[in-house]
Amino acid sequence: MSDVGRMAGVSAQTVSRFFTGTGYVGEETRLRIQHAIDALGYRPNRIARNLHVSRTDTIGVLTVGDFNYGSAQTLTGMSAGAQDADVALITTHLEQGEMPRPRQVQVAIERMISMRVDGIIISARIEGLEGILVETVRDDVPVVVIAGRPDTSVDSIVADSFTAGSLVMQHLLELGHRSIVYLAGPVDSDESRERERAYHRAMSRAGIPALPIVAGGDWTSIAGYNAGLQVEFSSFTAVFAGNDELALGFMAAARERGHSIPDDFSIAGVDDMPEARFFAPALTTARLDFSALGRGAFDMIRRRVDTGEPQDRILVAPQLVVRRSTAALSTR
Amino acid sequence: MSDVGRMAGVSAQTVSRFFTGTGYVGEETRLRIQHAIDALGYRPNRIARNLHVSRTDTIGVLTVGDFNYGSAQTLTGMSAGAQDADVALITTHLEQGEMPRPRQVQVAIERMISMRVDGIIISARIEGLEGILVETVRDDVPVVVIAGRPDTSVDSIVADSFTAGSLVMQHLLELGHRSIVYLAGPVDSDESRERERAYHRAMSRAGIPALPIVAGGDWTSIAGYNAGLQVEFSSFTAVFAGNDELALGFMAAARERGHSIPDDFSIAGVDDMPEARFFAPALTTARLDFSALGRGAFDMIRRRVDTGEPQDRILVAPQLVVRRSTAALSTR
DNA sequence: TAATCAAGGCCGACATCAGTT
DNA sequence: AAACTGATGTCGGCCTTGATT
Repeated sequence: MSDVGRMAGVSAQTVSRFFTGTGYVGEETRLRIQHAIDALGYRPNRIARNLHVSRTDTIGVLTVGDFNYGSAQTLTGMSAGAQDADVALITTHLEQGEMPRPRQVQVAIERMISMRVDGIIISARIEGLEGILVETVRDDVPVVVIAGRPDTSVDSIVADSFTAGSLVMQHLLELGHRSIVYLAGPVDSDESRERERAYHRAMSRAGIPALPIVAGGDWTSIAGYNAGLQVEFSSFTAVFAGNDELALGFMAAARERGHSIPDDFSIAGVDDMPEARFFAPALTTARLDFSALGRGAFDMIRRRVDTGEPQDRILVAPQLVVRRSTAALSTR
Repeated sequence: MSDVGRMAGVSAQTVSRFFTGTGYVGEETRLRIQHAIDALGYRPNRIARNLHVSRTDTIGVLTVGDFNYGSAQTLTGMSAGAQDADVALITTHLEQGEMPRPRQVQVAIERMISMRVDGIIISARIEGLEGILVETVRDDVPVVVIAGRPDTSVDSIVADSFTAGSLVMQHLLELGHRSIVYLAGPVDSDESRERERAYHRAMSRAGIPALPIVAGGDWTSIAGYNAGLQVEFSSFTAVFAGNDELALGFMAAARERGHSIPDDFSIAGVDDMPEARFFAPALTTARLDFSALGRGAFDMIRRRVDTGEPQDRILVAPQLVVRRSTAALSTR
C-alpha cells in the first residue's frame, strides 16, 4: 500500500482512504492512485483489514454426510445469498464416519471462529450439538441451525417435514388406502422422524392401526431398494417413502419382484427432486424448496449478525405434487 | 494472547511459542499456559497469524451452475481432502445466469486472492478463463482447473470423457447397433464435446455415417425429456446419452410415446449416478468417479502449493457398467 | 470553514535475537 | 552448552489526531 502511495506521490493513509471511501480524497489524487494501483497490480490484503475491522464478511458453513439432492440444493441457496451479499462462504464438510463426530464438529467450529467468521450455519442434525454450542461457541459468534427439531436456544430454519408428511398421508388416505406403510430414512434424522410423526398422527386420526415402520437406514435409493427386497408386499396397499430416493429404490425392488405401480400399490415420496417426475411411474411427492431453505438460512444468519437479535424459527412449506405413482385403491 | 500470558505469569511471546511449537517452553510453564487458556476461553486469531505467515491453509474453490450429481460429488471429494489436510475451503458458487460471467469470475478470484488463499480450484469450464487467469491471477496464486480441455498453461484434472464415450460406443456397436444417436449436453461443455468426439470417432471407425446430434441443451433430465419428445424414434436403434440424467428424461419421454427399452432401442449414459441402477430399466452407463476427481484436484493444488512445480494433467478413468437398458440389436 | 492529506498508534500474532538460569 | 524466556520489530491495513491549503 505504501508502494502505491509512493508511486502516486501520496501517503499510504490516503490510499487507504481511497479504498474505504472514508474521508476525502481529491479528484486528481484519486486518479493518480488508481493509476498506480493498476500499474503495480496492487491488491488490498483482506487479512490485514480484518485484523482491524470487526466484520469479516465471511460465514462458516458446516455440513455433514454425502451431498444428496436436498443438501446440495441447500448449499446452492446459501451460495446464492452469499453471492448477492458479497460474502465469502467457508465450508467444512464432515463425513458421516464412525469417528467421534462431536469432536470433529468442535474442531471445525473452533477453526471457523479462529478465522473470525461473522456467523456459522450448521446444515445438519448433530448429536449433542447444544452442548458443543454452549461449550465451544459460547456466544462468540451467532449460529443458525438447519435442523428438524426446534433447538430451543438457537436460531433455526427447516423444511416443514411434518406438514410434508401430512400432505402425503392425507392424499393416500383420500385415495382410499388404509394399509399404509412408512419407509423411514436414517433413524437419527429429525426430518425422517417428523415425517414418521405425521404418518402416525394421520393414521390414528383416521382410526387405522399403524403398520410397522420399514427401516431404510439412510436416505439413499439403495436403502430403499434393500427395504423393498425384504418387505412383505401383501401387507400394504400404499407406501409413504421418507424421500424420493428411497421411493425410487423401493419401486425398483418391487418391479423386480413382479409388482406393478400403481396397480398393486401406490407410493409417494418427499422432496420432489427433478428426477422424480421421470421415474417409472412418475412419483407423487411433497415438494420441498431446499434452495429457499439455504437462502433463508443465509439471510437469517445475516440478520442475526446485523441486528444481534434472535430470529424467529422459519418453516419452509411443502407442496403436494400428485403424479402417476399413486392411484385410488381398487376395490378388489 | 497477552492476557493469557499475564494470567500464566509469562510473556505473550511464550504463549505464541506454546501454540506454534517453535522453540522451548518449559513443562510447568506449558501447564500454566494451558490452564490460563482454558480459564480465559482464549482462541488464537488466525487472521493475525496469517498476516505474518505466508501460508494460510486455505484453498479457494470456484464452481459454476447448479449442483448436479457430478459437481456435488466433486465437491465432496475436495472437502474430504481438505478435511484430511486440515485446510479450509472458501467456496464461491456462481449461477449460470446471463450476467457477464467473466466479470463475476474475475471478482470472485480477486477476492480469493485478497483473502490470501494458498491456491484456487476452478471447478467448471469458463469462457475466456485463460485470459482472466493471465490478467487477474498473474501467477499470484497457483490454480488448478477441473475442465475438459487441456488448458495449456494451467494444471488441470478431468474425468476422461472421451474414453467414457468410447466405452459406451464400443458396447453399443458390439451389440450390433449401427444407427446410434448422441444425446448431447450443453453445447459449451467440454465434457459433452469430448463425448461427442468419441461418438464420431467410433462411428467413423466402424464405417457408419454419424446421425445428427440430438441437442439436450443442459445436463438435466428435463432436457433429456424434451429431446425425447421431439426425436424421430424410427431413425435409430440406440442412444448414447451425454449423462445419466439426460438418459432418464429421454427414457421417460420414450415411454410416454409408447416405446419400450431395450426392446425398441437401447440407451446408455455416462456418470453412473447412484440412481442409475434403479431406473426402469436399469441404465447401462460409464461410471465416473467424481469423488476421486475432487480429491485429485485438491491433492494437485496442494502439491503445487508445496512444490511450486507444474503438475501433470490427470485423467480420471471411467468404467463401463452394463445393465438392462442396452441389449443386442434384434434381427427383425 | 471545508477539503485534503500525513503521522503515529494499534489490531494480534510471530521471528529474531538477546538474555537468563 | 542447553534449556528456557522476554523485548523488539514487523506483517498490511485502519483509525484518530492534527496540520496544511
